[in-house]
Amino acid sequence: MIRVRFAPSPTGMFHVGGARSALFNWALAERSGGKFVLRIEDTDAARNRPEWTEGIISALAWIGINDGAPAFEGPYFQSSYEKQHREAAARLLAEGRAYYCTCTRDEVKARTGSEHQGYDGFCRDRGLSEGAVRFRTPDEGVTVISDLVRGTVEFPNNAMEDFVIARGDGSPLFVLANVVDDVEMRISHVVRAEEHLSNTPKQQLLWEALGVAPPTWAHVPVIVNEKRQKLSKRRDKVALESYREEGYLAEAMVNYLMLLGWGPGDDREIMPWSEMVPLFRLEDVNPSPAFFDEKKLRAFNGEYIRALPLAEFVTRCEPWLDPSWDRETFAKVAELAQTRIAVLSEITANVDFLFLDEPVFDQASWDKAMKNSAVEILTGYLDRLEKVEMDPESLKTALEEVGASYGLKLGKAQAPVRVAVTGRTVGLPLFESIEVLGRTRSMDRIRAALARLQA
RNA sequence: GCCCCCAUCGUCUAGUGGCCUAGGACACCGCCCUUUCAAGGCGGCGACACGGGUUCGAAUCCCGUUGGGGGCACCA
Repeated sequence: MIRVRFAPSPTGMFHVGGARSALFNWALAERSGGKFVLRIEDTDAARNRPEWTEGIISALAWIGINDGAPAFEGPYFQSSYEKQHREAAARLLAEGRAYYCTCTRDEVKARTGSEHQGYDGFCRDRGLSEGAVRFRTPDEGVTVISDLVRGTVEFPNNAMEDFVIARGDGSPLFVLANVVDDVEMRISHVVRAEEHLSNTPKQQLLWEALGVAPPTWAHVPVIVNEKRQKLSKRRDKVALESYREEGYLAEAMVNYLMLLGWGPGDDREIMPWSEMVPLFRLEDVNPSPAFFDEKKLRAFNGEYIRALPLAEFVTRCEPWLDPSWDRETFAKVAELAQTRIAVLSEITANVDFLFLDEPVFDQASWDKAMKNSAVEILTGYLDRLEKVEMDPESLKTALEEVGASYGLKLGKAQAPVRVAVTGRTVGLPLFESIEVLGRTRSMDRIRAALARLQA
């Protein structure tokens, strides 16, 4: 049975790179009928905060990874396995696979002459009984990593120092804790980002020293920014939550993320999760880094929004609508807005004019539309609005006629009316908007615009 | 400095020795549709980093170069 794990440390907002790794693991577990183990690596107390753990769990749930699914197992917390970590260190010590070391960093540096030389093995055979615990690495030969994404990767052992697995106070380090937990949780496949590849030989040595056959490794490419650097919390927009707040649909995010480093093999890109799962294979994951292109994410999101049944679209818009806005009115224009937004948050600017006392005027739009025969058009249309039938066709015909008397096509004539009524030069179809806004309010707005123009 | 990874259009990718005159998607440009903007339709621009091999044949295999990236803590 395939058992994979996702082991984030709760040291900040959950990020898209983590989400992509989680998704690959999740796909593997689901397609094989295996398990996805969530393990929170909370052993760095100084940097952990409980709300980050909550954030991880809710972000995972948002993209479909939640404890309601049969493949889900956990969450486990690394901090509760400290006893096993200590036992493992003791065992390696007892078997001579590890030894105590009391060297300080400065001492090592002084002896080797470089801070990049690594540990020199000074305490290897001193028979100390206290200090940090170092794992004894082989002096020659190579450690061979068999990786599903990268093939065979060889690391010369002489470049690997005797690394520390437990601190002077006995507390375990990441490299030890991580391996012991994976062994304990019977993890069969370790699927994680490429940044961990360099640590892998150390971990494999630890698995072997612990007497267990190492897992199958798979190092998926990192996600990079436009400068081709690994996405960083500090300089890049990486929080999954921020995308969610902007109105990206989880389905679109999942679809897009899966396509970063993997493709279903044919010419399809928009594909629901359920269809991707049976197709997903780690062997097909592209080993080179992928750029997180928000433009393409947006395009995907727009596609997903348009594919939503209208009622569902209305429901999804709810978080971006002011509580005071009339929902029946919104329902009347929702369909018109659906093809016009790429992220849900954009719904606000499309429909706010229907609910506000006066529209939010965009200065650039105003300047652009309110010139030439604007006054004449507004005056003429205001007059027609008094008795015209309030349906889009009649409203349109009326404006066409007004425009024609000034030699203007509808495309030109609608501009000042649109800005007067909606405040902007772009937006929902004008006549449908006027119909929904109503005769009185539309006329009031045109009068207001005229007053403002002539002031 | 040392170790490791990577290399097809601007971007994400298809391609696993002949089907490649290199396919799709995003972006960009043009046209159509049109009440603005979208959406939709049609079309265009645009890539195998470079140099050597191997082979009848290389985007695909090997080597090197160059260029990117990741990792080198008593952090996770």
